[in-house]
Amino acid sequence: MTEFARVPQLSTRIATLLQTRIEAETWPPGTRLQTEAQMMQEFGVSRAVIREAIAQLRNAGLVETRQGAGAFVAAPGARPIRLEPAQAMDRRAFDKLYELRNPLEIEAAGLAAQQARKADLARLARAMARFDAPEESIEASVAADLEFHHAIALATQNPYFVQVLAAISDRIAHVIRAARAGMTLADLHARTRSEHGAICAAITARDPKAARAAMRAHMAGGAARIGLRQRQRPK
Amino acid sequence: MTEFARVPQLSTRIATLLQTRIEAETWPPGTRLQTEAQMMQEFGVSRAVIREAIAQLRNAGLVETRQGAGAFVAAPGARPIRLEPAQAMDRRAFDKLYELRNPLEIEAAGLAAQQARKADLARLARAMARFDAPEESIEASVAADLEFHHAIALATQNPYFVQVLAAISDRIAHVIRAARAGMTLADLHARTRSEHGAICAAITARDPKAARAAMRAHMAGGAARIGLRQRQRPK
DNA sequence: TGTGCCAGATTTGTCTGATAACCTGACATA
DNA sequence: TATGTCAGGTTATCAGACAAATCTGGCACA
Repeated sequence: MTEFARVPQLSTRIATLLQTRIEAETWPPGTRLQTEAQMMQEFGVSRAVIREAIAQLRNAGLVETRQGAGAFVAAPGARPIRLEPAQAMDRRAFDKLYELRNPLEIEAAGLAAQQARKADLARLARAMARFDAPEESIEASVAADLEFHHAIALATQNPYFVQVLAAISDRIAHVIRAARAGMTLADLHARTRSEHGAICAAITARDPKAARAAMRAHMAGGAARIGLRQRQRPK
Repeated sequence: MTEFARVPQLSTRIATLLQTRIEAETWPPGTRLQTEAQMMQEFGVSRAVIREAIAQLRNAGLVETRQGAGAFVAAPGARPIRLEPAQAMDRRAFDKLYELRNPLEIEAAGLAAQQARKADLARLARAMARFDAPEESIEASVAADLEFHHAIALATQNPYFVQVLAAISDRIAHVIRAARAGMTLADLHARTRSEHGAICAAITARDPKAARAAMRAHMAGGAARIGLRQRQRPK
């Protein structure tokens, strides 16, 4: 359990070094960087380390490698957006993540009301239908909840909303599951169903303002139920 | 120019295979997976390929490796959130990204008004001060613009807002630069200064509602200037 | 019985050398 | 000019080895 000054791997150190060098020298996209052999000589390490360092940059989307050609600086647009995780998903990190999710869910509801196509509305209706039967477990309840929100994200026609919200849901799902463990299922089920129903109705009616308001209420309610100290919003 | 069925690297294929296996079998975090030697035998490839595949999973945050111990499934909270890029940052992708940025900037302004500390307000004031002198180049203008928005993100006290907004800005900055190339600098400068001033004043006055409204106007104005067909929002 | 320590086995990190697949540019040829 | 060929350079993969960190079991000792 030696958790002292943890020295990063050799390859990681070289990768960060290369990264700062790439960003600092502002090589235009497409620029070829040194060959592996040159880097071996420059840093005095074996090829395995160099290759692993370059692999890290490639996974981060900073460079692209082509066999026989070399490694090239990638276009900024080709780089994935990456949010480093909090050290631990503790209560504080959860709050912050929920704070980020809040405006996105609200905007997604509004966009969905404006952009949804027939197939999207059908998917939303299907997700709603899962609440007609009484829910039998926390697991199923949370799953149905996530499916509903995912359907809204899809209806925005914006893949970024889909990805961000899916990633956030993935992180906070188990916390929500844990928080709901002590609740009476029937009450939760009824409340969720009613709030989701309002959102669904507004989207189907293509009323963005109502959709945003309904989602805002839903998110605030959910936060309160989990025990989040939600800051008061100005009406 | 052989752009036919581009076969992914061996290591990538094995990495995705392992990933689906990890996610499907739902091994709890901390579970140790096979040793490199076992994988070599199972897949019939060299150790280099296995190591590179595992490196990909490690970079994606799915597993963690410890020398002498093995590779372990990482906790979901430890995984970075990752948004895969659009194939190309064309006009359509830009629109969608701007659509994502919109509610985040607005909410960030509101949160900043509630959460900003003295140092944050000072940084905001410094960013505003850069607009006092007449701007001499598009480059400097855009840089000052980004600095201002970054100061707001920092004032939210929420690292997720900081990261997401920084990443988005990074992607759309060069498009904005290009769009502003044809504008008269003086007009743009005056308009930006005035809008930023309103936002800054609202945050400093700790008025979240006004801050949101000012940022909403600023974002809409920017979108219009770039030529985005902004959808009409319900008041 | 319980605890601390040590030696050996196991596993990942790094090194070295070699071969295969691939790309690029130059050159000869028609 | 256009095209095919070839040589050299570069990355991808393979194979084998040693170093360093970790785990495991047994043993001495209190």
